[in-house]
Amino acid sequence: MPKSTINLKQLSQHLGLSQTTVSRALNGFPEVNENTRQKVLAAAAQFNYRPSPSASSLATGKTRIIGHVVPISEHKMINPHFADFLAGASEAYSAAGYDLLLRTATPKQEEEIYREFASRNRVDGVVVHGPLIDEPRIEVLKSIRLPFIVHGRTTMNGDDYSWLDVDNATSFRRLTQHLIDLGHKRIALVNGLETMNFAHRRLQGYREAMETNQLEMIPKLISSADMNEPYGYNATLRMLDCDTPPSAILYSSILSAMGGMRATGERGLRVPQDISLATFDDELSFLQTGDGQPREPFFTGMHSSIQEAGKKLGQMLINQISNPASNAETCLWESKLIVGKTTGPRPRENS
Amino acid sequence: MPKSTINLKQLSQHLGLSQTTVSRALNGFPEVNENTRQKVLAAAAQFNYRPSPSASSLATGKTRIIGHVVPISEHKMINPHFADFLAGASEAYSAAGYDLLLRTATPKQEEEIYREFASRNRVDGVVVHGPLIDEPRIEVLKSIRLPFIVHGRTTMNGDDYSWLDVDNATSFRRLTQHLIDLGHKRIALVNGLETMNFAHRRLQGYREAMETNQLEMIPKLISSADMNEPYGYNATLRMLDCDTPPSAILYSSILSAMGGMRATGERGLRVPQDISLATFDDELSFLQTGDGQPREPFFTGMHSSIQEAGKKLGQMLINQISNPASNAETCLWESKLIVGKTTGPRPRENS
DNA sequence: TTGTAGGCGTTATCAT
DNA sequence: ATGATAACGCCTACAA
Repeated sequence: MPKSTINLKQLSQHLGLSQTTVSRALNGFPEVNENTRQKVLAAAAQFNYRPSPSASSLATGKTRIIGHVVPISEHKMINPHFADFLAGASEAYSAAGYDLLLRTATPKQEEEIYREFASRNRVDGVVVHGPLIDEPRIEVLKSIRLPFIVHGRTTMNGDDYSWLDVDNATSFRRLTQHLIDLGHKRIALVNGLETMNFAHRRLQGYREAMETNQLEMIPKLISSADMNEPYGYNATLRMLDCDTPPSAILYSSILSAMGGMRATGERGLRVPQDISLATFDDELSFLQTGDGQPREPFFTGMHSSIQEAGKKLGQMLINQISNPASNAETCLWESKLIVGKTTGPRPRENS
Repeated sequence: MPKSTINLKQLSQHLGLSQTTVSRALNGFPEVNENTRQKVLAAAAQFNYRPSPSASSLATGKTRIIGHVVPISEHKMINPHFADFLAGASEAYSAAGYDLLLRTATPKQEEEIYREFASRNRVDGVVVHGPLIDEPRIEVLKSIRLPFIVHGRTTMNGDDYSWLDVDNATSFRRLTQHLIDLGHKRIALVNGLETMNFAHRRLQGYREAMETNQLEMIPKLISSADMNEPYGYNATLRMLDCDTPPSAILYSSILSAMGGMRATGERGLRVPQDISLATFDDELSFLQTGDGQPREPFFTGMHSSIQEAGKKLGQMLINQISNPASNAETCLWESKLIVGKTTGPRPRENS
């Protein structure tokens, strides 16, 4: 039964070596005798020695912690997409010996938190969530020299920072085109907040497809708000009840698509016979079967795993931190169209 | 423009005081001259001084970090209930100057992570998620002396630890009774994994209500698995298609209830005219309107905010950490029945 | 290849 | 009420 905590000093005394040598052996320095290293490693394992993170941080100036400030609205709304993103990021961190520090904050508090992170040396870097079209956080982070990476990207802040984004414009161009190919003309868009860069680009892709096919964009059939289930429900009801109801609706999130499904059900519409629904699908894990079988998705949509995105972003940020001289790295992911059970040809009676 | 990082030494030199005095002033020691304290506070604010967490941890042995090891299945499934729970906990931590460290792990890895936390002094305490009926983690945590609190509770591990739980048995007794009062007889239960304590107790509550009313429990109408949307969908379809279909179904989670809704829709059943659905509702934020308005919930169900639970548990754990001599504190929350649009009287034609 | 010694930024123990 | 000084546990020049 090894005693709870042994430190470097005790371990080195036990071995009859200096702390320096033990430390070097443990940290894989090349100069230590292979023989010595083996002894050290064995003793460390035997006594269950683990270096103290506080002491290492103090000595090296590195925390091996990545900060995530996840936005939470005033009404305590937290987007469940983050759960999957964080799970993916966490996987990357664990593999590299990093930890994840989580803060929730309103947008107003976020800048102050970054400043605190920097001045207290609380974390080695941060992941920026939910970038706007024009994103003030980027300048703040640059000015305080806190390494960061953006999940998504911006439109107005140049390209001098690291990001990973899905190709939102192409995704929505293709998804819209898919519906147009099925004969739909009045296609609605239930989008995220248009100040958010991803929503902006999705609208753009939708517009391109509509214009290319010379279809009219009807303002009543385009809505924009924070994505959640009730919003999808309400926006859908409003559109169904207006004087130009759509024969197909695009959603920016599967959460609002689920709300849309509920709304169409309530109006007695069958999907896809009476109306088609399609969505961007982040492959949230609670909607997967969980048995590892790739199932035929229920919703037709563009797919991209947000969990994989989290993992990749985590790796990119850690690379950047371990290699500070490197240039900004960017990554654009295409998404994949998967046809599910919620889209079909435009019904005859619909305009 | 204050320089990025100033430390205690620099600050004290600037003030012409010793580090000791400055530290004491900052940490609210009573003996320092009120005059001096004001000067120190002013200078600290001016130079944006913040103590280094690594240094404080090293000196005090306290990290002011709470660890959360959230379970993730082999198929990378992460339960979105955690997002809301963590948001609540995070709020409590921020208020008390604590931070949240997140790890994802399979159940097998969890014990090792706790040991690592303890031996590296990585965190001051942990929150245990998803307790089983008989929970080995509790003994591990006790033996390594890592302060902890359980979200939920166990059945087999005595009462010598802190926990907060909702009264699951009572919740499901009441919810079942509500359906019985509406005339339902064949009532199904789509439960969580029965090795989990909460699911065990919910089954118990359901059984009590059924037995009290001398209603038969039909094995085909009781199912148990990890709660997610596809599971709710599949379990519901199976029940609807069997030779003794239910007139009402109870769900242990709103996620599976949503799957149930999808399944009934697919079978052409109207809710609540043809079938009633009811659920335990953790008030997940992505299903709330987000405008702060209390809305009439869609599903009938027993309500208890998991975000509030996170907040309360966070506070309880911090109390326990700051006051190590205190006894284990436990807390049992009742949930509230809210009648939504998904339950109604048993249809005539149904047995 | 190994060791010595100083420092990382706090807090805490004793003095004064 | 304030100050020296020694930890806390690790890393890393510099020396040998």
